[in-house]
Order: sequence, then structure tokens, then C-alpha cells
Amino acid sequence: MKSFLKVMKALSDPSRIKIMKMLQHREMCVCEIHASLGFAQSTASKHLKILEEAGLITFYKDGLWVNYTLADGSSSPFSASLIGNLKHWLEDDPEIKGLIERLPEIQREIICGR
Amino acid sequence: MKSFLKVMKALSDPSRIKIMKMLQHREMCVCEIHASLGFAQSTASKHLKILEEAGLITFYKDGLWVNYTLADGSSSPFSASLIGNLKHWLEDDPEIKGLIERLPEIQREIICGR
DNA sequence: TTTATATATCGCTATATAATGATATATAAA
DNA sequence: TTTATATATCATTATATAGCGATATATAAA
Repeated sequence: MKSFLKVMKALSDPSRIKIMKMLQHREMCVCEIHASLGFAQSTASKHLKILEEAGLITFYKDGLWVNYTLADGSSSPFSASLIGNLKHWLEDDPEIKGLIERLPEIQREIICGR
Repeated sequence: MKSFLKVMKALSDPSRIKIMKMLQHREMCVCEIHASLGFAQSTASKHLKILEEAGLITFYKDGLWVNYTLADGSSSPFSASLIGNLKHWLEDDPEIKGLIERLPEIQREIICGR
């Protein structure tokens, strides 16, 4: 029940859904997410941690960068099912569509380094 | 996005998951749920409303009684998918198991009418 | 070393949510 | 009409969560 609720709570926030939908297209570092969603870096980091602890995303480090990607769902049947379904859900949502369209402009070399 | 979040938030609470799992076995009135889960009648009523507004359950009235059942999922692809998945998810959860085992003892004629 | 930079964590505030008791509503019976 | 009963709603309180700025940590470069 606990791991199930972690997954559901993680996916009950619009910001985290946006992150999931962006990661569906490509891996991203924290500052790219921070920049694309327009909230503080600490907020981006916190959302990513919640998704990671729910088994919905994973990361690997590359020097200073931490790259986040969708998880494979091996942590639970709940995460597997929802990661899969999210890939076709909300594809027509206007806010999501706009985010995905603007994704090519979000490049760490340009966006990051304030 | 809004209707999606309604479904996810509705299913992010352990009490509401317990209600969904009980309704999977049979329809129930408010006071049966109030009695089986051990919280106040107003709390039961509120949880049921949240599930209903998310399109996860429906009800029909029979005199004083209001009988709640699982919805058919026609309100959205999200609700359809999650109603279906919940039927096999959490079947081994000890708390859910106990609830289902005690379900035969929960009868409105005995439990209700304080 | 020292400095720079990407990310994580901490402390705080504002808002959202769960739970309750009290009250209102609706239906049925007397 | 009056009374009883099942449910819904309201006002309140306690806890959880989202967001932020400030700071700490970790890695790389100078």
C-alpha cells in the first residue's frame, strides 16, 4: 500500500506530470527542468526526488550534471503501468503540447550557467 | 490535465483505496463504509464524494439509502484504466485482505441505526 | 589549493487536505 | 404534521505539501 501511494501521490501534481511528459521525449538535467518549468532550482530538485523515490524516474551522473530519465518500471507493477500509460495520456493537453514543442530550445549549454 | 489530477488525487489516500477495494466486491451504503473503516460518517461521505467526482464510483438512491458502486470508467481513459488495474492491485495487502474478509459481517441492517 | 558551477538539502511560509462534531437535507414511517 | 433515520454539508483544527531563498555538497577547472 505504501509504495502504491507513493506512486499515486507523485503523479498527483501538475509540475511532476510535466516532468514525466518531458522525460518521455528525452533525458534532462535539473537545470533544464528548472528553466523549462520556470520555478526555483530547489523546487525542481525536490520534485525529481519525489518521482525518483516513487520508482518513476532514475538518474545517472555525468560530471556536474545529473541526468534524469524515465524508469523502466521494475520497481513495482504500479509504476510500470503508470509509466506506460502516461506515454499516451495527456498528449493533447495544451499545456503539455506547448512544453514539448519548446523542448528543442531547452539546452543545458544555453539555458544553464547563470 | 484537471480530470487526470482528480483521478490521481482521489486514489492518493489510503482510506479511499480501501473503499475502492471493498466496492470491488459489492455495493455499499455510506454507513456501512463508515462502520467498516471506523471513521466519522461525515468523513465517509466526503471520501465518497471525492471518488464520485473523479468518475471512479457512482451511486443510486434507494429510499434513505445511498448505494455506491464502482463506476464503469466511461468518464475518462484515466478512470477506466485505474478502476481496472485496481481490481488486481493490492490483493495481497494485509490491511486490504482483512477488510475484505470482514466484509460479510458488514450489513446495514446490523451495523447502521445508532 | 582556490574558484566556479550543478545539484541537494534546510528552514520557512502559504495553501491544500483529512478528520471531526454540529447542523441541514431528504425520505419514510407514525 | 410530527418523528426518525441515512446522508450531505459546514465550520473548525491539525497535518501535509508546494514553493522559495539561503546554504551545503560535489565535481571540475584554474
